Amino acid sequence: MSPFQPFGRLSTMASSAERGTRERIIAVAEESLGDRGYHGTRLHVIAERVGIQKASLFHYFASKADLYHAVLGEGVVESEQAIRRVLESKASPAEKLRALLESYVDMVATHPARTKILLRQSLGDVPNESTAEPERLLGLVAGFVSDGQKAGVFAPLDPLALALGVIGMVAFFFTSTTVLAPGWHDATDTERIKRHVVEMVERCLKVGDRAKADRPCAVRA
Amino acid sequence: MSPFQPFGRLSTMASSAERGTRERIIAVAEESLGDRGYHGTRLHVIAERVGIQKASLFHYFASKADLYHAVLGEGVVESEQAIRRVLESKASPAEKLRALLESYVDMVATHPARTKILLRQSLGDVPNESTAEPERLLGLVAGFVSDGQKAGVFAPLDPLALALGVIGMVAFFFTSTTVLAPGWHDATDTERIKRHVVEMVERCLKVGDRAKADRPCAVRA
DNA sequence: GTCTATATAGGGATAGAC
DNA sequence: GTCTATCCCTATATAGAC
Repeated sequence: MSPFQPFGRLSTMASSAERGTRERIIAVAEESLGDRGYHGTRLHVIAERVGIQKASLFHYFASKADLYHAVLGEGVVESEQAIRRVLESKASPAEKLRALLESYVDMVATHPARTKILLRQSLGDVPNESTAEPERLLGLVAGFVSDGQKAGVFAPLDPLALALGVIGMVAFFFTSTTVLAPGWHDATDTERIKRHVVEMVERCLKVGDRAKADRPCAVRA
Repeated sequence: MSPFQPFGRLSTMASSAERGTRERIIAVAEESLGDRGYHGTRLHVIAERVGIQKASLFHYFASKADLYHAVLGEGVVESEQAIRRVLESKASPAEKLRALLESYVDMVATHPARTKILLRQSLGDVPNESTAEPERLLGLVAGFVSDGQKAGVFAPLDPLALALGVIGMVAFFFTSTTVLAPGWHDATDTERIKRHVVEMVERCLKVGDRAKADRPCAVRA
């Protein structure tokens, strides 16, 4: 669940209380980092919400930046797992495409804070000058699209630009409606958004101008 | 150029130095607000870059938040002008669509900082709880798409979702490549991005499956 | 492992001379 | 209109008792 914790974790684990507290801190921090950004996040607020004193945070994390990176870790790992699960399945390219999109929308819907952090990260909102690593996941997806195009299943269109665009589109869409178009969607509208995104991308890649009919069950995340 | 300045501006204008300084402050602030966000922006840095003392900023702006809003103003006004210019032209819907997209991409390309601020705004990165006003401009564009759909020129697709998606896609695209895919585009690649975006949206609205051939010169921003 | 108390620094904002 | 100097608050981080 938390692959980014130090190796010594298992051996030095003290009480179950410690583990729980650490994870609650991360959860609360994720929320705040998404809503307020790194610079806008106040440690004393996190402590307050967790129900501990501010000083106690420093027992679990060496610094604010340390806590930030702990939060980042989880999201990346889980996303990569979801992507690989789809790509390594035995579905058709069109099915995989659909599954990737739905899985991504699901992720955004279930982890809005994580999505906001991604957006903020792309804006350079990171501790100091710790450059956000060039995304490996991006290449994974772009490669899949590229392969499909070579095979003639997808229409030509810059794969990297498409992938980036979709990420931005969905992320902005979710986060912005709260502010720019309040009431447009609520928690139950995820399926609607999913359909919208799938429809858009399929039109862009001209999927199913003949193949759309035979679409069985897609891989789920 | 700066429609948000107080009315008394013309009569109280003292020296040309004052005007120049105020505008330079705004320009520098826009840069910083884009790069570091509201909370990450440091007034002393702005002052330093402008070449004045921090205290002098307060001669022009009552507070940091005040400065922030001054920066916001310009962008909104200019964008609205650009949109109206296109929509009120005598072009075909397909041409207007293309012009809107190109004009938007141009805006993002020429004002990257402004775009970042928009993204940050959608994330709620604003002074305190000054809610970002529900975008009027959004309705303008969505209405245009909707009209085109009723007229049968554009394929059915939620107009508001499309508009939001495009905004997010382009914005994220520009700002993120710097971080996530460095070297993917440079300043001269704007045309390439423009073509990409236009192509995507046209496929989504199924423009030009027959009309794409007769496309004269589009309205420029 | 959690607390209280405090160190240290930095940032927004003001006072008042020039 | 710009400066120097400073106030005041808040935020991160540390010290050390329990």
